[in-house]
Amino acid sequence: MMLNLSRVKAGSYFNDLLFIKMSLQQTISENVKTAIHTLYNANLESVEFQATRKEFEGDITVVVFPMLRVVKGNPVQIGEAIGSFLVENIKEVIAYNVVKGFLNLVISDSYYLDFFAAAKKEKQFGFVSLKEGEKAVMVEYSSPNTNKPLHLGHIRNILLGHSVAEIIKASGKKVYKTQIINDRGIHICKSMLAWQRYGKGDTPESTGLKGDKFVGNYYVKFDQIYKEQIAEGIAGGKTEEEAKKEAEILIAAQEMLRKWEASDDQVVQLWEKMNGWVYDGFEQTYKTLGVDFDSYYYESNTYLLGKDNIEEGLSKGVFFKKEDGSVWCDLTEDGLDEKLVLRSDGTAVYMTQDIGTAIQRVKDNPDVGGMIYIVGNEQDYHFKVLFLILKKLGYDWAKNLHHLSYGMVDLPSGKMKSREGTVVDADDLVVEMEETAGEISKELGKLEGYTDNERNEIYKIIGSGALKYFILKVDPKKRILFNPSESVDFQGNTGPFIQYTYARIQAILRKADFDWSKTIVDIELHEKEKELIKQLELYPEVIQNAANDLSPAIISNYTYDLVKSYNSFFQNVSIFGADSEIEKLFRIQLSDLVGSTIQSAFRLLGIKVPDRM
RNA sequence: GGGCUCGUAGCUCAGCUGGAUAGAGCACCUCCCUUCUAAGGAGGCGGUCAUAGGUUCGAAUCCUAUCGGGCUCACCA
Repeated sequence: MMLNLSRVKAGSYFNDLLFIKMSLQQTISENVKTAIHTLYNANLESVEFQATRKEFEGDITVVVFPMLRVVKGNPVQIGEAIGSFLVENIKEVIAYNVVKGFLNLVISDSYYLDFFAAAKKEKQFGFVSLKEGEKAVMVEYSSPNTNKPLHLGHIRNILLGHSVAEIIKASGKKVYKTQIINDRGIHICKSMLAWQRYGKGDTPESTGLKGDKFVGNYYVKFDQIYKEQIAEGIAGGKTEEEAKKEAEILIAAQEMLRKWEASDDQVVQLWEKMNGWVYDGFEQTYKTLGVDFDSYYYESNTYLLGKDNIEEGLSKGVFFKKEDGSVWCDLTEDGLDEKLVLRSDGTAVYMTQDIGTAIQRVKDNPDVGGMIYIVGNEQDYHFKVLFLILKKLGYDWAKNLHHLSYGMVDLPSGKMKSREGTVVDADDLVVEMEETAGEISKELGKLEGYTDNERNEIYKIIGSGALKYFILKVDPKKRILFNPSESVDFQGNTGPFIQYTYARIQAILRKADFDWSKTIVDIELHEKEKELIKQLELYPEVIQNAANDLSPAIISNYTYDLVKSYNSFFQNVSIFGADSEIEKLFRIQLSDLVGSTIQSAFRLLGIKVPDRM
């Protein structure tokens, strides 16, 4: 991995750890410049670093090639000259070697021990505490329709949103988690109508069904009847188009929508009742997934909000009105089309309410300086336009809007479609994962002496860990192919693999009675120990990178690398069989910090870790 | 057709702000539990980084074109 200094903006985050690391790199950098100046009488603007590859001796590598622009000569000779200069002038640099144009520097053990001692003292190693005066970020995620249950695609959205929110918090910003609930429109009326006609007064309680599942069934029921009526219509001599338009049940649903918009008491009551069932169901799923929200916005409340903003935009000249009364935004100068923002009959479209909702959210939370929308990539264009319009309307926070556009979760058979029943249900999948975790655990038989409750709790942690990691380890913008017959692995680059390492570390810590606060100095580091500290050293910048890129996958891959290093250490180095008490203590402390870093990283992913498994 | 996006080992993915011989896991093949948890470790097999050009001392990474997959271009949300 590149140790790229240019990403680290001065003042963006500061603590002792980075100070130690930065100061070493800075020292090396300055000394390289001095060396070039005194030896070759040339001025170097910047020094390029990278981590030394494992097959070579050394820890930090200075790349000589870019210097050839300023200094003419053989890169190996230049590298040698700089290398010996650095060894002479910097106490942390104890040796060097040059391979082609790469100057590999060996850094002293005491540098790494210093770093370890500093990291150990941190309250939350790698995190940056909330910065004064910094604007808050609002993260919108989940945002479901209230007519169908949540499926695997929603799981990706929910996990991404929750994780991105946690990562941004860890990077030092205040975060508000919110969602917009699509609770109005013809699709809602469809399930209402089907329940009214065919529900026979059943309720989630009377049937024992989860509320969102219960309501979802009536959405499916509507579609069935609708299709039957279309078939009848065609049989009766209508064209397909006529049959679709004139189906009785669709007309009834449209009538219901009109009544809802006219605030008809009965319809509104029915709507409230059924939406309540759905919300209860969603809350259960959120709870099993371990996510939450600070606020909820309902389209039924916000769909009128944008209209005032349209007026305002008209007066500012951002929008224009056509003869039929419809209002548009001309984006042709930005390489896009004209975009409708208000219908000719004066009603709101999707864009209208998103404009209104965004503005309302900043009114509700004046410290918000930017927003992140977690929404599938099918809406790329919509958000491009939305952000552009908000900028044109002159809101200063509009420059800090991001669309975390993630890929679809597809099945081998293709897209998941609710109405065709080809969806992987969120709740079912979680249960299935927990059962698999239980089966594997029972086979291995490691949970003797635990009560059933305790075991089930661990199965839940492992099962949901496997699922969450499976989803989050993939770059958000890539689509995920989920094969239900192969399901999710529990070995290799998986959540349980990482949880297992954590549990192993806890076993060691349980066994050891040790002094956490003692600072270890003057020991010779084992190769595997040094490797682990170097890995730990990366954690703070990994968090910042993940926050900048809105990518939990960066955290996932980092954690996997850390755990691989630890397992290699664990298998090759004896902890309790160390040659001296001080080395033993160091190895236990090191294990402890690795364990807490795993826990910390997994918390950013929304995954729990078990003490035993 | 225009726009956006993806294409890396048999499969699932890292690496992409240009740097050394392109890395993991799964699968397949060898070894390692009388020692701290074998959901583990050590090693082997496996690659024209979609293709063709270009920029560069240096390209999986940047640029252009082509091919292939996905999404999108509604007075739907």
